[in-house]
Formats: sequence, structure tokens, C-alpha cells
Amino acid sequence: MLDGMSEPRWLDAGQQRDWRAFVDGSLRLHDLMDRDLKSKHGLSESEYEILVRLSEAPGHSLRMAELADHASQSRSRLSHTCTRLETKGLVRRESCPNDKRGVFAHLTDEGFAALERAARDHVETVRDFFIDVIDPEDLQAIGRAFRAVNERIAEVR
Amino acid sequence: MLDGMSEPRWLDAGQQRDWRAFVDGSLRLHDLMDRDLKSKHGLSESEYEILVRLSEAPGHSLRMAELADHASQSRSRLSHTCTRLETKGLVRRESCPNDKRGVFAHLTDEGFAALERAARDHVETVRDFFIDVIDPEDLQAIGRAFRAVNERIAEVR
DNA sequence: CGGGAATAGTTTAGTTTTCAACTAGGTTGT
DNA sequence: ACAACCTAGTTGAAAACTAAACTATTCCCG
Repeated sequence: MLDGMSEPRWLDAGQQRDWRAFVDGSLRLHDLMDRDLKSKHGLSESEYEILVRLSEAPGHSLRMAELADHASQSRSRLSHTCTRLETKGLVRRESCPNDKRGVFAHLTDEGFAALERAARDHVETVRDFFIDVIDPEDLQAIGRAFRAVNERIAEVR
Repeated sequence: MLDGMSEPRWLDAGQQRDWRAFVDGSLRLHDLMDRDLKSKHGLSESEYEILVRLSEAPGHSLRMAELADHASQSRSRLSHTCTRLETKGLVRRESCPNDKRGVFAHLTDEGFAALERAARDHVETVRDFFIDVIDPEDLQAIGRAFRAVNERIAEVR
């Protein structure tokens, strides 16, 4: 019975409360991290995230599409952000020899150094507002849960 | 020994993995919810959130500062968003009699109707990509954890 | 009371993000 | 080989967001 009019399956009180806690918490947490990185290192959270992913890639470089994927950003957004990072001298773009459409984003030494400095402070903030206020068991639950969420989202795109 | 040079307390592998799962998951989830609400109802996630909080307030209205707080938005952002919602006819602003600096944001009937329509679809998406893929125990852990995060963040502001 | 500090909210300007259009190179099928 | 289609990435304009300055009111305290 395909029925657009039927009552939706509303969340129960507990589910509602937990979902809301997540929505609020994640908004505030991202906001906090963003301000913190900006004020101390002049990097937005999304710029930071790009540097992190590049630093973990073999040769400190990654194709744009892959990087967009790892950093959970749209390609368009990544293009703009990379332009910014390039003018700051933290990233360099070079075209891919095999596929002439392709572009590699490459973390510069200066970029790596900037990331190292930022990461030291960032990890303290992550601890202070996230890790250290959460029961270790609950942290593992968060890991399990969000890995499942990521898998589910990956299915539809 | 207040020492800016000492090694930071890096996260262990598991903490790192769980923190990352959350960062990615929350970015993708917010992105998904935003697109979903926009395409089906022409509302951004933050507009939706404002309507929700107003709908729960006594008399469907709330002082701007309170609303900003409930919706985890800056006051500036709320002002802009409210202007938009007002031109859409979903919200009305009226000045506060007691405190002449103050402004009440009030959900219009049209706004309430729009929210009801949006909420029906939204809850399905929340289930589909969040509630239904998470073990109920883990969901409760998320609730506990993010309530703690919110409390910690509230301390510093 | 009166003056300085604090609070509520808006506005302006600058930056970032989104959306859709676009360029260009690759792939497939005939 | 070529036409149709797909993929990679960029761009430009519009929309949304941020930060800081600003207006107006209220609070606090000598």
C-alpha cells in the first residue's frame, strides 16, 4: 500500500532526544573547531581537513576527486578551497600525466609544517571538548554508529 | 611545568578512528539533510531548525537571543535567516513590550504548516540514514556523549 | 540622577559555499 | 573513425555565512 498520506513513523521521545543531542553537539563542535583553528592558525576546518588527508596520502598527493571524497566536500568547493590553499603556499596542483583531465593536489613542505603546528593545538581541543568528556565505551559506540552512517550514505551516491 | 613545546597528548589509533568517523559522518549527514530539505521543501537545515524550535516554544514565539541559542546559530546568522523566513511568510518578528531592545520571532500559521509538511519527510530521512542503521544501545551512547559535549561547550561561553 | 558598561539585535562588507554551466579529455559502440 | 556519452575539474554568479561595527535600550553603581 504505497500511501503518501499515512502517518510517518515518528521518533519516540528517547530517539528524538538523542538525535537532537547529536545535531546540536555536532553543530557546536564544528563551529568551535573552526573558530579555534582560524584564530590560532588561520585555517578553516575544511582547509585543515584537506591538509590532513593529503598528509596521509602516498607522496602527499591525491587526485582532486579522491581528495574531495576523503574530505567530504563537493568538487566545486574543493576547487575553490584549493585555490585559496595554493595562494597560501600550502598546496600545489599539478596535472596528471596519464589522464590529462586529472589534477593532483600536492601538500607542500610549508603545508606539511603548517599542518604539524595546527595539529598539535587541534588535538588538545578535540580532547578537551570531545574525547575527555565522553566515556570510552560511548566513544566506541560513536565510532560504530558513524561508520554505519557513512556506509549507508555511501550506498546512495 | 607550563611548557608550550612538550609533545601533545596524541589520540590513540582507536580514538582517532572514532573521532574521524564522527567528523565525516556528521559532515555528510548535515549535507544530506540540507539537500533533502531543500529539494523537497525549499528549506535549509538551519531554516528548518528555526521553525522546529519556534514550534516548540510557548505561543510559537521566542526572543531572538533565545532562539539563536536553541538553534545553535550566531545572532547575526539568525537575523539574516529570519529575514529570509520572514519574506517567505513563515516567521514574523514583533518587538517586545517589556524590553524595547528585544524582538520576538513568531511562527506564522503558514510557517507551522510548512514545518508539518517538512517534518513528515524529514523524519523518514533521519530514520533511513541515522536511527535505523544504529544499534539502539549505541544511539543511547550518542545521546549521553553529545549531551556531555554540549555541557562542556556551554561552560566556555 | 547620570555616566559608563553591558545587552539585544541589525547591518555592512568581505569571505565562503552552492548551483549550474562550461571546458576538455576519455570511453564505448558501430 | 566518429558520434554519443561519460568523467574530471574549473568557473562565475548568486546565496549564505562571518566578523566587526553600529544603534538603541537597559543596567549598575557612585
